Amino acid sequence: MMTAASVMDNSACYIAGGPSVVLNNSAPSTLPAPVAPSGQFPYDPPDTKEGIEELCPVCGDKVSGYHYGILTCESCKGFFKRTVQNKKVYTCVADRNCLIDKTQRKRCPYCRFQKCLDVGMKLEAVRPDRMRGGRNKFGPMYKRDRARKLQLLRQKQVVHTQCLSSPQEMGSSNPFLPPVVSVTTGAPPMYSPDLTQVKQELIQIPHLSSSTSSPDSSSSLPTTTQHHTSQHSQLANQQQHPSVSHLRDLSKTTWMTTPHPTTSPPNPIIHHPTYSPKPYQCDPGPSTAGPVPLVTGGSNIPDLIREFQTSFVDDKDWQGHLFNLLQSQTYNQCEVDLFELMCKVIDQSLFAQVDWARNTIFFRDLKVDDQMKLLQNSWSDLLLLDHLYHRIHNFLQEETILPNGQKFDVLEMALLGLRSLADQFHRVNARLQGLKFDRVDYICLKILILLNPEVPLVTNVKLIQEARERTRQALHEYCASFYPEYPDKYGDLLQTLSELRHISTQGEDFIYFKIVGDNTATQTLLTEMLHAKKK
DNA sequence: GGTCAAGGCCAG
DNA sequence: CTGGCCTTGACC
Repeated sequence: MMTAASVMDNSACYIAGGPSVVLNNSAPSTLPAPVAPSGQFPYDPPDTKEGIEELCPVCGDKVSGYHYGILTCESCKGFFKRTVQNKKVYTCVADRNCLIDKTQRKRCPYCRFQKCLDVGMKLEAVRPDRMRGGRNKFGPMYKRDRARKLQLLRQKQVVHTQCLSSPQEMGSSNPFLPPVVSVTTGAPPMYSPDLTQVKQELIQIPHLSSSTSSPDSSSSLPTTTQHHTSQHSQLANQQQHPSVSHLRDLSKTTWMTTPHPTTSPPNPIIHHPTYSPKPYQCDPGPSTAGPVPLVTGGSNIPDLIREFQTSFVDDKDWQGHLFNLLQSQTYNQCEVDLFELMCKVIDQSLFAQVDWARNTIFFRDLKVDDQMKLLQNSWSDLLLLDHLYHRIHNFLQEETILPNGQKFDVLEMALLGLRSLADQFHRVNARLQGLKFDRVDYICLKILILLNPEVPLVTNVKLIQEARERTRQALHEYCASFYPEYPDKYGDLLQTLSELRHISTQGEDFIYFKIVGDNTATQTLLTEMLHAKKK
């Protein structure tokens, strides 16, 4: 039985579908520990002629080719096949975090199979009819993956050659390389997908409901494999996933009192050839949006704003969470469905939003029903504002290159998939920059977006109205005392809220019809938020 | 006809 | 049950 604690109390990432992966720094890595020469990052593909002579991501043995979606060794291929074909259900006698390497892979089939799923082996690649030979739908994917690996290898060789010939130019741009489209300052490095432990724990929960399914092609899964999906991925998904309606059923005590860390612990750094993290610079950085007052020391900062600050996630953790998730979802995967990935990331950000909101003054005093209604009403605006803020202050980029080489459109995610809203987004972005939009403004606007007394059917309108009024006053005072040169700043900030709403509404409609209109869509927090708005 | 990722076989 | 080797067959 899922509990509020299991849902809200972990910084682990719920992955809506397919083999879920969870970042947890405390988990002992079961990946083969790559021994990197000094000066190299771990997980660089070995310099081999094909770049394919890698180690099996499950056990570290020699890879024999692509099997069930990824490059694995012959034994893990066979193990995975037998497990799925014979619908085996294993149990772990230990803590479901057994080390899986070449010498110990036979010891715990439970953890081995779990790791197979974690690293991306695909249940649907096992044929229900056991037909031999031929090709499956993954053929083109394998081909693209090979091409990508080869390209990366060549890029590396070019860089290596240039570094050897002119070390002083190491930092300069390389005309042979594509532009690095990745997060720059403010983003943490991509992290190692040390993923197995938390998922394994979640997977072990024995009860299985049939209300949801894995979005990872589960609807088209052959019957022989569906059993396994149920036993593993689906179960993991459901148990980790708190829908809003689930929250309704949670005991108030658990929902309101369990401490919930909002950020993941740092994970070991992983290097990706196209990913070039720069040292994180704290907010405000060389921002175009003006100074950010020291909220902790300044005497002119309204007390209420100080209080708001306590529930806010550190800026770098916000991006850390985002890029951790993108990393963990694509590491070792040949190719992922980018729309599906976007939905997963949005879904995760909704969890973070719930987490933030329920620790926020005023909001935390509301009944759960009111809390849900407010969040259902505001989530997309909040998401959009997050992206605007991190774009202006923390160099959040529009796109990033995933570990598997695919390009992920970060801005499109903020627009809920509707790229055509980018111009409107940029206009609001420019407007906020012109207003010297700072962290305090951001915090206050988030509260104002969240605490909307006009949301239908909320019961404690009085509290929401009062809280909103106090927040407006605090922001007004703040603007007046810190930005006297912008006499209209306060009013202009409030005006951007309606622009945000205009954008987010279109995005919501788009994503609603794209995923909810599809009856096979998995029930996630995102779909539930979308449904709630349409009711 | 070659490739290679499926499934099958079988000694250990 | 494991895992190395074999067979198969769609795709190029």
